[in-house]
Amino acid sequence: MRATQFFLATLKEAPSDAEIVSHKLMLRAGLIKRVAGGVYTWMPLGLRILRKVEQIIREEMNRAGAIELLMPAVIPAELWQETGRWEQYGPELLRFKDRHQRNFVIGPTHEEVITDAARREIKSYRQLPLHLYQIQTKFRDEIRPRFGVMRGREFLMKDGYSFHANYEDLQREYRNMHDTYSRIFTRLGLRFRAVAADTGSIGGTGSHEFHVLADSGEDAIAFCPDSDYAANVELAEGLAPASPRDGHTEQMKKVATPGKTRCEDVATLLRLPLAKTVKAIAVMHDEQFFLLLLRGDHTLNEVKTAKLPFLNPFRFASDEEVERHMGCRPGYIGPVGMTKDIPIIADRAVAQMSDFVCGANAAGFHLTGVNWGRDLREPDYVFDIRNVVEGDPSPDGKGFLSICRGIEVGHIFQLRTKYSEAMKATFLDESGQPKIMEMGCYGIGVTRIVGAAIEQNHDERGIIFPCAIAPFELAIAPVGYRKSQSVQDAANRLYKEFLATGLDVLMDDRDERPGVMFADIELIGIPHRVTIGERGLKEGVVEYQGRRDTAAVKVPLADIREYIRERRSA
RNA sequence: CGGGGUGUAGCGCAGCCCGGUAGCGCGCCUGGUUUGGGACCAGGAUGUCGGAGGUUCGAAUCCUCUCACCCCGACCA
Repeated sequence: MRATQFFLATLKEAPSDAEIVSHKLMLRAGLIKRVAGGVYTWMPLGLRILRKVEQIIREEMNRAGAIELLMPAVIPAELWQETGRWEQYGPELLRFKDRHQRNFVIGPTHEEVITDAARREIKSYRQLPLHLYQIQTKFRDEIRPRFGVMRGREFLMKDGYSFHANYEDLQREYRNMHDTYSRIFTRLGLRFRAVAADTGSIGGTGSHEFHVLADSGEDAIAFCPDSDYAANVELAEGLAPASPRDGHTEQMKKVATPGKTRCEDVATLLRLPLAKTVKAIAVMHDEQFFLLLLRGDHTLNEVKTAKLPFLNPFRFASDEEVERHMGCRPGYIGPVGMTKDIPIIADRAVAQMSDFVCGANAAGFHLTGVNWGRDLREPDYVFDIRNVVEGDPSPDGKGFLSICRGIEVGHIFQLRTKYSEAMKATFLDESGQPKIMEMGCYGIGVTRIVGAAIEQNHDERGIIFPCAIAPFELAIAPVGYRKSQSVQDAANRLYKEFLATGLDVLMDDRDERPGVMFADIELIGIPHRVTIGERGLKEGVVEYQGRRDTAAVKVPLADIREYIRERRSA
């Protein structure tokens, strides 16, 4: 592609509404343009990237035996009513009426449509298994779209759905997809990790998320460097401390802690480690009041907490409710002196503590030297309700956990029969008996991958695209293209030769000054650059610089094609 | 949804407190000089000052209402 025949729209300054690097760089590089909150136009340069990502996904899905189809973005409400999601889904589901006042939705996901297709087409176990997928635009009316393409409302997604005669076969396909996803992200050139995940609202049993590792990621991942354990922190189990509870050495004392409502402040005031404090969190389930206890340096895991049967669902108590049940303002509440009608749920770590500090249920006071059994009754329940932290023992018993951050770009689920049952997707088995199909579903956020790739690969000069998804693999920068016939000739000849070898090459024939060309080529993240200048040509050399290199190297003109070939395969 | 903030040229911003009919940098157009890391000189074009209403002789500026966008908040006892 010649730059003069293409459409480059780079910006020196990023629009002020962009917050994270990938968003700023995508705007500056002219990859996307905002049209509405969370809705973007993919400009020609950006579209090239998106298409490359799509193509890799498509090739690997096909290789894994899945078959591509395309479902509509607009879905009649009846299908969603059939599974009950019309009522359940909430305002994230964009609904509208057509001219006949019939209800429709813009699909945020396609379980209903695919299950409807499957039940119409599949009659016999002989037609199973079947895995259908599409790459299609979805719409989710996010509360707060942000981070550009990373949390947009409209986005491109690969979603696949598999149908099976039995659970064993679903598990086989699930493993197949686990492998396929690993191949896809490897081919995309991204550092990623597959982690065990919470199944969330979609339901089902097994589930893994695929995360692109990046410090700016929204999700925290717990993993064990000494084993293959990896899980979303929402799921990672916090084990009980191995050592038994220490014996108490202190007497309980009431100390004044005026204005110190946070555990950090209390620990600082009393010159105690944060891990000696206990924070009490008041929650409600219907009209029942509960007290949750966490060590001061730990944080509540709401996903785990919501799974406790007597707390599902729960909400945080209001200040007014705290005062009514505890007789004390929030900030100084604690478990000592609680009557039996307020159940105390302690995290495993709290149950092991001795001589700890907690609120005194009197404004401006905390208690020190508190001990279970002596100063208050043993906790009514002990559960794992906290987020694991760096250094916690790995749940697989093989070392200690590290925490890193990731961007979720893929998610695979064993749906089982949630949708097939609701929609009566049955088939006849070998004995002629009707059975409900087992289902799996597998998603990849195509647009989000572009953002995540940039989030993971950039520097102060711009984007550093992995070769596999770079809009162009190589750029030719001729210095003085219009002035020097020898430069122009050499550049044109090289351009044609590279094209002939199947390279995606951008020929910068804009007649810009070198600084402008270099800055643009670096900003948009082209991995390889060849600079041709009159000076070099006289010596028979051109210059090569890789996007991550700090300086250019001279390469004889005659060797440049071979040189690039080696660099690409390196 | 709650709290905060911002809307002025394609992009980044100033002007607003203290009303007098809009400016800077980048980009864009023309001409010239330049040509190995975002050139220089000269000339030029571009705004219903987010929208509606009000106050006033006069509103980007003051008041009311609206819309859009951004940030923070769902670990707080």
